[in-house]
Amino acid sequence: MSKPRRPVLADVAKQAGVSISLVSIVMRGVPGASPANRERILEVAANLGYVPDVRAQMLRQERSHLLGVMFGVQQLFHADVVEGIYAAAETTGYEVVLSAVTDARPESRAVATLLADHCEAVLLIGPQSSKSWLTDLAARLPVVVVARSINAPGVDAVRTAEAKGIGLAVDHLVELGHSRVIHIDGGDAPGADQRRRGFRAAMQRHGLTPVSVSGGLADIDGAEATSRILAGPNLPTAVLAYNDRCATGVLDTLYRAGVKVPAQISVVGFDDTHVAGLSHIDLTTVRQDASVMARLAVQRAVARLDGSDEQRTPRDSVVPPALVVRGSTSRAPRPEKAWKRRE
Amino acid sequence: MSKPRRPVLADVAKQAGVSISLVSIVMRGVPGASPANRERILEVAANLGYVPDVRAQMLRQERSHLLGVMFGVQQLFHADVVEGIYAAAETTGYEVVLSAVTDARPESRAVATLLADHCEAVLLIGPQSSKSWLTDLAARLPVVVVARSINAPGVDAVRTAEAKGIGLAVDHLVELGHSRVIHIDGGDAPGADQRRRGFRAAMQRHGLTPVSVSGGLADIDGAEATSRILAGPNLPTAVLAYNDRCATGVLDTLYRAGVKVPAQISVVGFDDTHVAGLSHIDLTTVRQDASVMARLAVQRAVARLDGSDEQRTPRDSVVPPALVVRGSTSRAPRPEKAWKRRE
DNA sequence: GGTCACCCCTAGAACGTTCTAGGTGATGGT
DNA sequence: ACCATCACCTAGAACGTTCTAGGGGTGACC
Repeated sequence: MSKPRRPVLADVAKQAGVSISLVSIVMRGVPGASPANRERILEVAANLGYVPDVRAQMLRQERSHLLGVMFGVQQLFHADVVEGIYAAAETTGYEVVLSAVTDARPESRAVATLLADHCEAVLLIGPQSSKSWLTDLAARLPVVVVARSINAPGVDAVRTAEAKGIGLAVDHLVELGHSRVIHIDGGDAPGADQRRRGFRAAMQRHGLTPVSVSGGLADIDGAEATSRILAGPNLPTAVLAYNDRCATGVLDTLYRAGVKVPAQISVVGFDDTHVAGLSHIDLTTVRQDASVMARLAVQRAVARLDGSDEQRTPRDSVVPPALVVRGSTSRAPRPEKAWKRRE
Repeated sequence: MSKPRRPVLADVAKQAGVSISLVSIVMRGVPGASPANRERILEVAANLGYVPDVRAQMLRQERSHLLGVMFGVQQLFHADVVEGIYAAAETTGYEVVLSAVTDARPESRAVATLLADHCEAVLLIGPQSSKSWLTDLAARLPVVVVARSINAPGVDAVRTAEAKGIGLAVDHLVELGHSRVIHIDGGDAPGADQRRRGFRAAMQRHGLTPVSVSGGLADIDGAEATSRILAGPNLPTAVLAYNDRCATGVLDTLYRAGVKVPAQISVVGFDDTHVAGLSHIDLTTVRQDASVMARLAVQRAVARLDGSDEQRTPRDSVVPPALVVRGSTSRAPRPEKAWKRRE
């Protein structure tokens, strides 16, 4: 017995006693077939279990109606965005193709497969690639960068107002009476520079001295930075971490050093990922709205593809962040109660 | 100016002054071209930036060499497996296609797109679908289920020895002097039944009474179960949660109730996801080896596809788990020190 | 009765590849 | 001189779809 091939247009046409072209017309739902034939063909197709072959469709059509999405498979925030992208693409007539970045699979590789799949535009979530590389890519097809601010010709960006987010956090801390606030930055991670600058500006606005130390996006970075802070001369009453994951490293190190959070030191994260909401961690953090960002990113890509060429200037969509106050921040301790190094 | 089309075989052929067929031969690396021509064609192709069009290749060939992977985009453990699958597929000549399951995108939908993409086999990570649905799917193409035990005709499975894992955890606790151990189960989540049974067996092996309460796979499930436990008459000295995420809910509720972990109650998770390793959580847990499972799953799929038809019986690959001891477990408290409800 | 418009339908050429079925010469054995 | 064999090459038919160009009909209007 030979394996039962999937039915094709020709099979439907033969069984319905019409031409392939007519079946194609009916399947695409375009005008040009009589109601009687339309109904019969549809019935035969359903009977045979016909489903069009996307490969052949794409080969013939110039358009693929595919939106490529690059994301970090281990990044919780990316997962939120991906979920939003699927939802947003639903109504646009575009299909979503995923390509993951892992330790062993660099961004260039992930994007290469998206290009090979004939995606018409790519959405890159938190890309680390160089500006020039992104510029080159944007010369080939519409590129929307999500969760990273970028000023590259032809590249659209959808990002959180990082500086404003940090500002909210600083305002919150100042309101609670904190004045010695340290920012653990994200090195050259996406948005790190914006947050660093936002921190400086916000502190100066309050007449306070901004102190930053170098950190990173992993928990270990937060832990190491915290160790350095605790060993240093200037003990803060509050710490602003680059992101939630970094903040968990901070919390951990403080916890092990016997520092009470938030009684002695308040801690603030960034992203409002799932981990921040775990009540065991209970982190005050700056929320990035993944679903809104996803929707905007899809809109941008679709506008580029469907719209006229007038939209040639890259657009920068900024989504307002929100402060989510949880249990890791409280009033600044009075000086005598603040944490002191053991003699 | 018209947009510069990507080069095709015909372009290379024309520029090299040979036939399309010969270029195809050279590009595929099959014998049948003179060294001189081979070199020249390769050079022209590289010059033009020719890359073969996968759509056309697939249309022509009966094989697609595509492996479909369904995964939960929010599941950290799935991310580990996906990473492993990419790595394992690298050497097999198969390409990986991802399809995510989200709240708004059910498994049936995710698999449907994989089928539409002409995947030759699908790897399903922690599927919740019914056995009969999976059986039907397996009639169409090779199906490998990862991280769920399943006994369905034609469906391969790669899973952790759940019962053994739970056994390791129970042994560990008994060794530490615990005797009142409660298992918060996973309801009908993948593997939950195995773990429940494994728990019962292990406890009985030690001559102890197994007590289970119903839980689930989210943190909220762990939290609710813990509240019920704390309100009930039989206070345990140790809690075994269905998975790490559930365990974080347990930890949180205990923490809020003022119960010291591990001094008064020890807690054990399952999976060894990233969150367990966060030193702020520091959870003793049963490790599932994602990369080994991924490798086995890819091997099974490829064996089905490349191998002869003799391999018709479904195979069940069981991966040994390992106990990862961290800070959430310690010696059982002496009775007078155990946690007592306030009057 | 011509011709114009319209509706319904079909033949056949694309799309970019793979692959079968040859077609050259050149070499070598008889 | 003839046939094999070989190494190299090419024409052209697939694959399953879309889409252009056009082929009847039928009815309406001059």
